[in-house]
Amino acid sequence: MSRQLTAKGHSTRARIIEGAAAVLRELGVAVVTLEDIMARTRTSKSQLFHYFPAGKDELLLAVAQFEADRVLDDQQPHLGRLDSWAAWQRWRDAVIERYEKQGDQCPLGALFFQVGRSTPGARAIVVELLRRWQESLAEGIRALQAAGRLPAEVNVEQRSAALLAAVQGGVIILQTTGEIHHLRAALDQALADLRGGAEQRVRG
Amino acid sequence: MSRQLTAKGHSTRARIIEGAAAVLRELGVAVVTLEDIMARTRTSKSQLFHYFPAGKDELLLAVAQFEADRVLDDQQPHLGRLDSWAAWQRWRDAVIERYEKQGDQCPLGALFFQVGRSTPGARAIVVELLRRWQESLAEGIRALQAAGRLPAEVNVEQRSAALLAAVQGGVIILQTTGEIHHLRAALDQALADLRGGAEQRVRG
DNA sequence: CATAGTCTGGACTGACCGGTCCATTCCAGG
DNA sequence: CCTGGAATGGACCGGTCAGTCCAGACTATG
Repeated sequence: MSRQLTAKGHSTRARIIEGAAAVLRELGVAVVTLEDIMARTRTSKSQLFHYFPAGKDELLLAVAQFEADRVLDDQQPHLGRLDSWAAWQRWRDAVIERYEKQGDQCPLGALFFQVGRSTPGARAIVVELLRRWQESLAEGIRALQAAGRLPAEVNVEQRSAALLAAVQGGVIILQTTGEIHHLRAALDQALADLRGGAEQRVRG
Repeated sequence: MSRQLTAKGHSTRARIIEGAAAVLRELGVAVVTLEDIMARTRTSKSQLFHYFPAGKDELLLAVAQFEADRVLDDQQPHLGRLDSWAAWQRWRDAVIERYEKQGDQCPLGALFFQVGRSTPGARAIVVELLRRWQESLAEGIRALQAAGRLPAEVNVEQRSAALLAAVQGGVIILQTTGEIHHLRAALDQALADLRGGAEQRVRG
């Protein structure tokens, strides 16, 4: 990281990250070169190394963080307010829509596979993202419990972990096959089971 | 593909694929070079191009097919005989064990990201793998129905799709975080829900 | 307006790596 | 045992690309 950045510097740095993210989504991390990023962001090589002294890896890591932040942001405000079945449904719709739009581009997953194994930082970004994601889901389940819509015996930890896995699995299948069907099935089934289990308990 | 392969030729070709698969699992597809594969398999560059005339991509594709075949094989015989709850549990154990052993190496996923977007063949391999995988799960659910352990109204298609997504999600989380917890939670929850829904129906 | 530090341009380099080529050895069939 | 095709070894090539370097422009601050 550079020591001193002027306002102009900050905006250039941000422009590089956003442009790099865009070109990464289009071309894929395996193919992308610094030249591609330079062309897209209208910067020179010396600028790239000025703002990311450690080179390509540091830049890719910054892009990974940028993309990771977007993942949860794109699910708001629904993800942060899962206190009714209707809210869960809205969240489900938001997830479907977001990934339907994104299609088979996997900015974060691809980034992870590229930088991942080598750089510990990349793994940390993804781990933190998943942790916060699951925590939001767990919070939502607890909110349902608090509202009396789910029995207290529901295993929040296992439910939220399974829910997160369902989403991840649906997404990865979308990205490999191009079909959103599995994501939809996984989400609908998981929510139906969550609700079904509740009704079963409530009635019994 | 070469025209004529002697017995020796076949064994060398197989040796290359297996060695390449091993070194790919260790180093990751983004880093691996032909030199690495040559060193591991004790072959020369001319051999690589003799057996895979189209070069690195063709070799990686062959490795992808090799790995894809292993995925389902490793779940047998359980995956092919899901006709009782005990059988499903044995399958679940086999999956957990297989991926626990594999850890955070993702031979197939990584391969897909490398060759995937560019080569249509790679996507076809993964699509076919997922299709057969889900079909086996659907078959298992139908077997439970036939045995009277699940009501006929169970949506086989959605259940099997969600089940596949659960496994995939658990695996991808294992590979990014190194923790097998989510895979376990996803499988256990999915099976519990499948069974729970059944009991609910049977009792009601 | 002086100047020091930031910002930008772009030529250059050096290493790496996929792929080619030719020479040599091996081996199966006649 | 001859011979043609398969199998192998390894030198060499050419392109690519991350990273370096220096020169010059811009700008904030005193």
